Amino acid sequence: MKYNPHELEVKWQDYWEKNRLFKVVEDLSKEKYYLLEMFPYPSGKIHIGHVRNYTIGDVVARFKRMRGKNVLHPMGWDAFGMPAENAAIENNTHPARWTYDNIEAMKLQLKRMGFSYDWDREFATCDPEYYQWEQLVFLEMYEKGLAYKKKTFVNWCDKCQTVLANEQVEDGCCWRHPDLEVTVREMDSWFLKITAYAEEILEYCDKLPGWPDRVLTMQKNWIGKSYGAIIRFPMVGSDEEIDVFTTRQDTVFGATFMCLAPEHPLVKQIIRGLPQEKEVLEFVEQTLRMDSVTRTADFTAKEGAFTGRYCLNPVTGEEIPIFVANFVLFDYGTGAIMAVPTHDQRDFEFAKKYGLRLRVVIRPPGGDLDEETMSEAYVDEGILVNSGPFNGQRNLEALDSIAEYLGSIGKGHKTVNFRIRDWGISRQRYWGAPIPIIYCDRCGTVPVPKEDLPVVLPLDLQMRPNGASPLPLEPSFFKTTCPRCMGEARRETDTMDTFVESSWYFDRYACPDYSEGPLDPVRVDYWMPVDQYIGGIEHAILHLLYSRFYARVLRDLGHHRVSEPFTNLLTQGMVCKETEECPEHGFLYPDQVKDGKCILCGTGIITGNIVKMSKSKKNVVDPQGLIERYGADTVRMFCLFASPPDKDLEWSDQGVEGSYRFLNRVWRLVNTHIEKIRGVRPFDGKAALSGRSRSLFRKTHETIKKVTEDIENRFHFNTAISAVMELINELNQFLNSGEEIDETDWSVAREAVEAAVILLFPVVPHITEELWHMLGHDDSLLKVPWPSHNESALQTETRLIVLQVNGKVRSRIQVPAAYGPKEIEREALVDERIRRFVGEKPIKKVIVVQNKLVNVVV
RNA sequence: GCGAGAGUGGCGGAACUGGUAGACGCGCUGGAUUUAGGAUCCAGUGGGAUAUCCUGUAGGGGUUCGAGUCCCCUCUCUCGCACCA
Repeated sequence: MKYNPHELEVKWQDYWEKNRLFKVVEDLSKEKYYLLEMFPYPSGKIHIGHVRNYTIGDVVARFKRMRGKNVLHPMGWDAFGMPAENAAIENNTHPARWTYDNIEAMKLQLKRMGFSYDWDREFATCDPEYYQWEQLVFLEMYEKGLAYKKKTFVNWCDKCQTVLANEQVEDGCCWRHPDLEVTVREMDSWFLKITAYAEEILEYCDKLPGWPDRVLTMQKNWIGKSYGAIIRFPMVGSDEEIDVFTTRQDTVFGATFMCLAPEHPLVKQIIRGLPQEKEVLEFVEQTLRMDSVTRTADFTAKEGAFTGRYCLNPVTGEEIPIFVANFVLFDYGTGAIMAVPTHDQRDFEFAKKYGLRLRVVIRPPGGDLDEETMSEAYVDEGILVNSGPFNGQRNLEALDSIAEYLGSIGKGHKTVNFRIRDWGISRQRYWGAPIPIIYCDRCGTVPVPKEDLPVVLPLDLQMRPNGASPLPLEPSFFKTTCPRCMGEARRETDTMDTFVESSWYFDRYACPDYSEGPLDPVRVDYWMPVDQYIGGIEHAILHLLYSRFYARVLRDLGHHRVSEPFTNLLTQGMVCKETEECPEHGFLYPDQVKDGKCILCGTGIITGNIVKMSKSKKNVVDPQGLIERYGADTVRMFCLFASPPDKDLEWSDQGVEGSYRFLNRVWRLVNTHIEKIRGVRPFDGKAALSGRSRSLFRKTHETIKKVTEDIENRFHFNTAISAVMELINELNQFLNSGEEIDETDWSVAREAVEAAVILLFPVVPHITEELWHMLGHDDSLLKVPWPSHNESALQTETRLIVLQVNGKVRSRIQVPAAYGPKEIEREALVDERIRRFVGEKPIKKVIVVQNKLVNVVV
């Protein structure tokens, strides 16, 4: 019988679905295991990255199930977002229609891959039944001051026509549009107070041993905690004081000027009416107009403008000029710095450019510095000089006492500063969850009463061709009455960042039908936290940081009890492929290349680097086509076999072919011998074996051990698969050698076949179900417990000992397993080849490693 | 610039705590089968000389009886951060 993947895969998918084998309910008698893969945006088609991600997850889910765990393995849709709006405009349809159609299509594809999801828990984040709870939580956060509105400088992406959070800006560009730099706008925006949890989120980074270090490092850097001081500089000619943040209060005696960020609100205030006013304003405007890449680039010179005002250095009492400077970040610290040109390279360059004073306050140990001749700032450790009472101290040791001194004179205090900013969630978009707020001319900002939730996103709107949200132009949506005074009022027309939805969807999977509140405490308590989370590294900061924040918010609002949502995190590598480029037609899809030539013009193509598959480079393979050609099992197997999950996977058509051949080999092996195998029971390990069957028996149990360990401890599916390949190879030799096979041999063979089928099941569930059935079993492999190896099967009568002379392998001998070190050494020294290599040289030392090797040192 | 990770055949990758380097797969070579091709099966496959060795895990040095694995230096690549005061 020929291996027909298509037919048998669909058959088993129907079987699983009809028998509801992936359905899971809470069961206190079993240990729970919550396995989650990052849910997809419903773009309409699964891509190969999804296939890899979800295959890895499916193997673990099926494996854990067979290991007796109660496995929650859900799937749903991250369904709000821009692409739906764009597609709707392009195709003259509606984002909702487009989204739900896409969900249908992708769901079919996921089912065709044979993934073991409990589809009863499915939801889309654009369902009002989902986002109504998000709105409720927003109101609860508003009550606690964790959600607030402020007018501030925000990142604006022109293509998205919306504001972005800091986390969504990469290299100064929108994370969705790497070619378009974001611009700065001053706008009213809603923020979630992630800074209130910065300390806890940071601290817990060290309590997540199941996370990759690099993700934690990235999060730590993003949070950016630093220890320093706030120092107050009194203004000359007014009662105002300017606060600066510094980590280098040891250099305060050397602060000879001050710089403000161009956005700093004090700037406009202090220059009012001065001759410098116009020039400074021009400089500010010019700087703010610059895109952030240019503004913060290395090669951008440090520039500024003198405000005409002075303040007092609080420790020297000296008047120092106040500048506005392009390199000072409004976002960090207080948006103002004390400049110490002698000990900070940026300040040094600035001082040189504008001819400002320098004063050395740290000298190198055993050396000296001269303001006149120094050509760069001295940033290393040293001894304090020109620093009043602190002269002679080591600078780092004086950090605390200088901070205390500042406190004693009322001019500062020690502090901790974070780089992370609050999460801006306002989006000027249509296809998102409405922010449940009403603005009333009399009552101001009024939250929508909880009983009026949800604020439903109206679906009967016409998309606007320019891409802007229709909500602010839609009276039926924004016109409302104020809940307080019942007067005319206007709804908030911004929607929430879609990362809000993805910050708690995993909680909702535990109780998708709960209608009393966002989360059912009982069921969430059973399932959360997620035991294993699997997804792309690209969310190292964005989604994973927001989710850690949101978990704490939900905890403190009393919705659940966990702090960390994901106990273990696996970040899978990208799927890569070489690009193919025609000099005439640019990048080509794989099917536009034939025999190394462009099918459009026949020109020879240029093969490019192996890079992440992307539509823009056209180096993509379509999973649908692969499924049609080879079946889902082959695709699943190749995704796992080509490399370990955390590394990048290089796509290879020949590699796929190899996986397909292997499945065919397994298929043929069972089919060829099915009559004989069905006639015996699997070997029970009781009778004594010898020779070939003993060896096959051992191999079977070695394989069980290896595959179990590889999946359980390391997620190394590639080596697990190769171990089963070895078993299949040995089995093939065993059955096809031409030697006689007796009844016992057949039963050993049957045990080996069944082991291979079971061990392969999580990887290639369809073909193995079929083979299992052919072997005479009625039940699904899903109900078969994972095998454990037989320790006595692993034992050998003899051991291979490697013999070395001076560390080089010279011979190998078999010795009885019972031999101790003395006997092994004796055998080694009489070995003919060893004697030849030792020759007449005196033996200095013999090292015996039990069961492994002997090294003779001469 | 700072931080993290990596560098192993023609290719993807094995080698888990220092102990046979190259498992498994792809590709390639030879053979069998076949009208032919494909598929399948058997044998071989790091390099160099050759019937017994030499050499080999980016390069150099070190520790050790023994190093792909540990330590130091250099190079290359990938990723992250990058005027953070």
